[in-house]
Amino acid sequence: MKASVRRDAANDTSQSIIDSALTLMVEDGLAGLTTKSVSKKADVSTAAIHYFFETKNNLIYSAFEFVIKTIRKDLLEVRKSEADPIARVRRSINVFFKSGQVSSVAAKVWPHLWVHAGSDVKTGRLFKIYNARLISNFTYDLCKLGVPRSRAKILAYKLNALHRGLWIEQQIGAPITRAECEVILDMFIAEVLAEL
Amino acid sequence: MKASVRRDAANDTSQSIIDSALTLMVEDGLAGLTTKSVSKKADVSTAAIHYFFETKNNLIYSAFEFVIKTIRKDLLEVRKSEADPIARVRRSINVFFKSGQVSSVAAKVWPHLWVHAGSDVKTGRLFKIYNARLISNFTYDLCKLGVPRSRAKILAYKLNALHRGLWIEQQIGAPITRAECEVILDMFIAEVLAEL
DNA sequence: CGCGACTTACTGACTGATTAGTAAGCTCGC
DNA sequence: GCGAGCTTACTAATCAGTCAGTAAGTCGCG
Repeated sequence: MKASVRRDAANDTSQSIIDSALTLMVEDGLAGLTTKSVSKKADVSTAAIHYFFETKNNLIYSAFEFVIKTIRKDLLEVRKSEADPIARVRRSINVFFKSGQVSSVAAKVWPHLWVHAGSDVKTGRLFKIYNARLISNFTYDLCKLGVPRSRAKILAYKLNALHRGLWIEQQIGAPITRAECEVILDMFIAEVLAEL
Repeated sequence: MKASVRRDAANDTSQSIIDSALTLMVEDGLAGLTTKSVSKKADVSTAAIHYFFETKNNLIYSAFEFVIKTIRKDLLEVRKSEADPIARVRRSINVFFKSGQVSSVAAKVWPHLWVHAGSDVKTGRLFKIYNARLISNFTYDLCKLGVPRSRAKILAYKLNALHRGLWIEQQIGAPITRAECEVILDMFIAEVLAEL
């Protein structure tokens, strides 16, 4: 039970605390996230949480930061390895829907982030910055296709809304299939191309 | 402080408890929702909450139920007073974006509902039923326009995703204007009509 | 190399505040 | 005078956060 053996790196421990917090968040919601439950899942003492994160709120923020950094990294990789605008958009969207990678938990954390961003200023800022970059990237890709700048921005908003809405539909709404999501996202691309 | 004056109906009190719970939910999140804070805001004792709702979880569920019932009522009214499919869809979507009516708070509660639906089975069921009806209504309207049934369902999913995604964008993401939302929703309708 | 000084990474035991929930009783309108 | 609609007063549990202590590792210096 106890982690009587010292871990080789503090990074391991603090990361396992973050992982545990995210898992519990998905399972029971933020209300069920206590220092006790997190420490139990991470197999450390509650004091360890305060040692690394000082406060519980800090831990929650760090956990969200980790999720956003992870997805930003994946997104950046797509942009680096792919130059074609359409493929970029398509593969970027796939990042949000893929599961099992890094941590399937991270993907389910989104609505918690939205909720927390609504009441916590710091998390709100984090999300807004992330979101602005996402829109900026999409806008850039659409411009490359030949769409005028102002129109591209609107379409980027639309794309953002679409993938987020589909995520909700898939996770907690209708039993919509991955294939149906794909059809809808393809419709978007076809519509953009038809505009040109 | 104390509600020394007896209220004329228990309904008033229980409704004010629900209103307070929803307000606090939006302000501080579910984590900041305690029997104490709710009772303070509703200007009753904490015991009153247990008198009407038995448990805190029951109160939360009842609050969500109220929100969904309220929006269902608004939606139903639109459907009753409007026969034209396009106008119906347009006005239904407007219900989600209008604020200040009934309680602007209710509109901001959505992400909390999504989160709670993910971990609480009962709330999950509530949301799924509501969502299924919404999709069903949209599908019906689209069929009336002449869209084939299977295609109409896909389009209904898309519409649902769009309005929800736009809601998130508007509330916690980019500073997207109401007018821009309208443009995007109009695009949807134009696309549907172009299909015919 | 080697040993004392210091740092990092924790633990277990604790605390004061807060929590959801209860039990018993008061009070108003009928 | 009785029942619906509360309140005051309480409890047991749980909460975030603190603190002293310690094993293990690192570093400077002779």
